[in-house]
Amino acid sequence: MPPSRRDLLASVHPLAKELRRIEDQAAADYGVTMWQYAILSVVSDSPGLNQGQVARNLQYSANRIVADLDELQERGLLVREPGQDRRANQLHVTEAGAALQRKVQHDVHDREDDLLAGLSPTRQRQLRAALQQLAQQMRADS
Amino acid sequence: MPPSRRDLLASVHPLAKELRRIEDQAAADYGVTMWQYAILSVVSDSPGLNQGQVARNLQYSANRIVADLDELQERGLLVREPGQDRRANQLHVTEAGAALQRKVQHDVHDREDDLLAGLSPTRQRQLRAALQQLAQQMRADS
DNA sequence: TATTGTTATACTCTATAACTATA
DNA sequence: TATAGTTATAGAGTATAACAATA
Repeated sequence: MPPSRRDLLASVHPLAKELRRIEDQAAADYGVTMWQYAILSVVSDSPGLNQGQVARNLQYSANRIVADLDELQERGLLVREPGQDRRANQLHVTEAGAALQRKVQHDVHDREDDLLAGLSPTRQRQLRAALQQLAQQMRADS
Repeated sequence: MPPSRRDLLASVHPLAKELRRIEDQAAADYGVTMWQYAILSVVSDSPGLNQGQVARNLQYSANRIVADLDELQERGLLVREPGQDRRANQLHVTEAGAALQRKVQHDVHDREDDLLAGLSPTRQRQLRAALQQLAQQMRADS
């Protein structure tokens, strides 16, 4: 009898939950939510995206992003700018927004390093590479 | 400048979401919820556990498991049996419950194989091993 | 007619606390 | 006093659909 194979979700679920806890806490330490931090990260990487594009990139929803953007804009961390297509808002982070994003990300990466410390550097690279390939593949499928 | 490192959650979140969708659908095809299927899996592997132990094992919550167990028991898939400690219920799956669990799991594994098909067998093994090690480590930490 | 952003609504999930019965 | 199970409730998170403005 083969050793009973366990569902992948049985190991991915705890990891996702812990990573989410890490991001929740790191973001909260700087006064934003995890999703607001995620929005700042995507818009920092790709300035000029519109709201729908950011929502899809994050697998977030187009209606919930509205209130997050309202708050980020109100706090001067991000701006909505009109483009040629006057329906769509081009999003850009401010200097303050970029600085906050970098601080949160630094904390997140430190805590991720602690979490993965039990794996050899090689194993860590393999894990990150496999996860990124799968994520990219799923983005292409959808 | 190093290539901007992305948060682990950015690749784990889509994977967790897709795996959850797979389990939701596979379980629904057999008339149970994802959590009910997960409960059947744990109790099949470790008969005699009590409710709190199963909840902790799944990172589920001790109150929500009650209604799930009610329904599983009502449908003859699982039984609560009194033990020496008359507060605690010893859980056991019935033959029907074990059969249903195996069918759902078979479907889940087939769909997981499709999802991972883009990785070489070696990469798949590395990924599974790393994820299991991390999950085990997080269980030990908590 | 389709798309972007927005708003409203309902539904699910989750966390918390209290209660009982046993220990 | 502490623990297992149960129940109730409130809050957060989520999905869905409708609407106005623009293309």
